[in-house]
Amino acid sequence: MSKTAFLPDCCDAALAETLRADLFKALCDPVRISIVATLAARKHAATVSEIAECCGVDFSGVSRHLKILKDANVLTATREGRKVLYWLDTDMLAMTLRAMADALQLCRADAA
Amino acid sequence: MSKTAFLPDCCDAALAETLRADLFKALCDPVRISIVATLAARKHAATVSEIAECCGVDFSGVSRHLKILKDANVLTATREGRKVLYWLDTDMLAMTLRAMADALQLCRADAA
DNA sequence: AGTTTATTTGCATGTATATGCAAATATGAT
DNA sequence: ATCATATTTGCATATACATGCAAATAAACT
Repeated sequence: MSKTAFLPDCCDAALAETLRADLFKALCDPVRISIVATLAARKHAATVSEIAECCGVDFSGVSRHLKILKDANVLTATREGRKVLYWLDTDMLAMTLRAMADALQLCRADAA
Repeated sequence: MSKTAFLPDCCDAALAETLRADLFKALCDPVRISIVATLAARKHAATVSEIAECCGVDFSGVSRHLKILKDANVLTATREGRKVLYWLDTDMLAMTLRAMADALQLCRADAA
């Protein structure tokens, strides 16, 4: 069903969609990886200041990194008083990574 | 065992190592994602020129992208006559992505 | 040796990104 | 209203990156 001549590029086109460059872009910075790792190791959400302690960067920079991760749907945020709480959507991210792995191998299985 | 006070940062430190920013960096460019998708959809290796057809970039640029992917261990290459063949180590990449997913969720399970 | 084909590399350029500091905004407390 | 705390944003700067073109290298063929 998948090896038809009518859909020669369907697999790599779909794969290119699954392998979202924008997600990788959000995760390609060492400080942002630190942030993700820090949040993954916490059960509860953390404030910008708390997160900033974990990476040797000014909190203004951390705030910007958090926005990038939030825009990539890696993190979620809510304001609580004057603090803003960020947390990692661990299952979502894990699922996305596994979906990429699956898509890669599925695509190879279909390869002509 | 994992919730000891003696190893407060062990989980996120290990996680930060598993979530290799350099791999994400290699995959954060849309042209490189096209290349990976193109190679994933092929059973056999491809030359630089063949790969260059799939992305609207000069082949010199493609050559550079291929080097970046090779340096990140996403691709492997061998010279064959005057051509250079590149291929995707699909299982390796899929395994790496799944290891990241596992590490994320394991880390949360350990979270204090 | 010279010619053709395939890939890589040097160079110049434009664009994007990370960073720190200071100023601005937002909320809460006195 | 004023002040203190928490976060975001504007600005300037330095660095990294992608790109195209042309030149250089590598290998096969005549």
